[in-house]
Amino acid sequence: MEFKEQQSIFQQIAEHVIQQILTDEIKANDKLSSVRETAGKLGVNPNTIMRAYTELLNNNIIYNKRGIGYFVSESAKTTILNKRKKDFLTKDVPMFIGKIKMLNINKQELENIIKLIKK
Amino acid sequence: MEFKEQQSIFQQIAEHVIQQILTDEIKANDKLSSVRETAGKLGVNPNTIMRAYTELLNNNIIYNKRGIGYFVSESAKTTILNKRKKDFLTKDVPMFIGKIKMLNINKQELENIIKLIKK
Amino acid sequence: MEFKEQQSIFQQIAEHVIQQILTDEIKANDKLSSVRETAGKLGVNPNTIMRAYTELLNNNIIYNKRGIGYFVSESAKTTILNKRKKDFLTKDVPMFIGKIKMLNINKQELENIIKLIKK
Amino acid sequence: MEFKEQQSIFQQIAEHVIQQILTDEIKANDKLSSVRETAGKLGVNPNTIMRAYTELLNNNIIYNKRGIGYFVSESAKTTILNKRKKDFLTKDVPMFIGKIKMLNINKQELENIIKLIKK
DNA sequence: GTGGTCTAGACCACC
DNA sequence: GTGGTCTAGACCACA
Repeated sequence: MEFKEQQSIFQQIAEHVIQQILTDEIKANDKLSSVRETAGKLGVNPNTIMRAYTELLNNNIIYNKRGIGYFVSESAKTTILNKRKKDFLTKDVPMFIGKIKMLNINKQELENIIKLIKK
Repeated sequence: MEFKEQQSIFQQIAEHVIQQILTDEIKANDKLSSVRETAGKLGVNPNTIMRAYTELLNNNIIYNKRGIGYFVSESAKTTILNKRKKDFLTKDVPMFIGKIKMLNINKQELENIIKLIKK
Repeated sequence: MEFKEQQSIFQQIAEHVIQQILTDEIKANDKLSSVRETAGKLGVNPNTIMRAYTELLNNNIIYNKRGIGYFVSESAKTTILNKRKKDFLTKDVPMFIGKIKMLNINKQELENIIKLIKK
Repeated sequence: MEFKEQQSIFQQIAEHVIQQILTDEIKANDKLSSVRETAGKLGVNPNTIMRAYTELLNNNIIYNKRGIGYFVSESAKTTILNKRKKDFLTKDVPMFIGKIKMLNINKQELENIIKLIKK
């Protein structure tokens, strides 16, 4: 796994777990790979993994069994999708529309974009 | 002027200048308010203004007359719009479409969004 | 049996035994279910049961017959109740009063709480 | 400042800040002492302070100005008190009553406790 | 100066 | 074995 410069590593790791959940690579009640193991595999400090997992824990995407490990929450997928959808409708859509207006996108271009969207 | 937390202040200031150019509040060869004055008005460290102006300078949106001040470039508006349009088509549109697919936005929702876009 | 996250499992198991003693589900000189059996039943590591029983042993709530098992002490119930009562009066009551003051619980609310207590 | 063994240091530091807010030692929009300064003063690693402050940030008790520092939120005090009061009524009160019943506190003792509460 | 992130490595409680 | 906390020290972006 390679990391982008623009985002912190722990966020990218958290995001990666989320993607795995969304694509069913890991499912409800599956165990995440342990902090140390993940750290070794990604060539990253265990603290960094801890921070990523803590982030997911705070958002109820994973839970914790003492001395055993982290597990995907039953409701992880819906929790994630609900948040994403809300963000999309309240942030992305208005921003997208704002840009179209600001950039004076003409009719023809607009139609092309909408075609792409509908595909 | 109030600042959002998610973006650095100097970027927000640069963005603000760009918006003023796009809306013709300030036009080609107009002088920007001085670093010190702007800093005082916004309650911000002069270094921060400097950095915003440097950013604009590097993108050829403003130019500098030594000892006099910063001025809006002749080509500022087209420079900005070209870059924005390119970014919009190559980044925003694909990302927008990607999110629609990922979130399983259904037909009805999609139509509503497109209506908003067409307005 | 389900476990809370905030307290260690061995403590919850020990507490569970104590509750059984207090409610006379198990009485003086009754045999506790064996470490292995309990572990299997609760889906927990035998070490964890061991630790819970050791905890109870140290507090003279249970005793041990080598090769036979663990048994409820003659004085278990009174031992427990004495300790609990002392803790309640010296810790819980002062803390409860402290919180009432800190939170500015008003007269009406206070009366409601006292009604609940007296029931 | 001395730390107890039973609770993590970063939580005790966060709690200390909360106490300072509740007692008006620090008020809305006051700046907290910087991460490094606090770390030095308490003889603790800066990371530990960071973690305490991050905790408070997540609970909207403090906010953040880029490059400047952490500040007490306008609503910090009410946020804290609301949470505490809710916790008190939903957790402490039921537990307190539960203990009274479990311990067979007699009438006389109960009256004494209520007297203390009413003071 | 400020916070934010990360590493390396330690020690602890718990399972 | 697992996670949880902490230290010491580094480097970065930002004001």
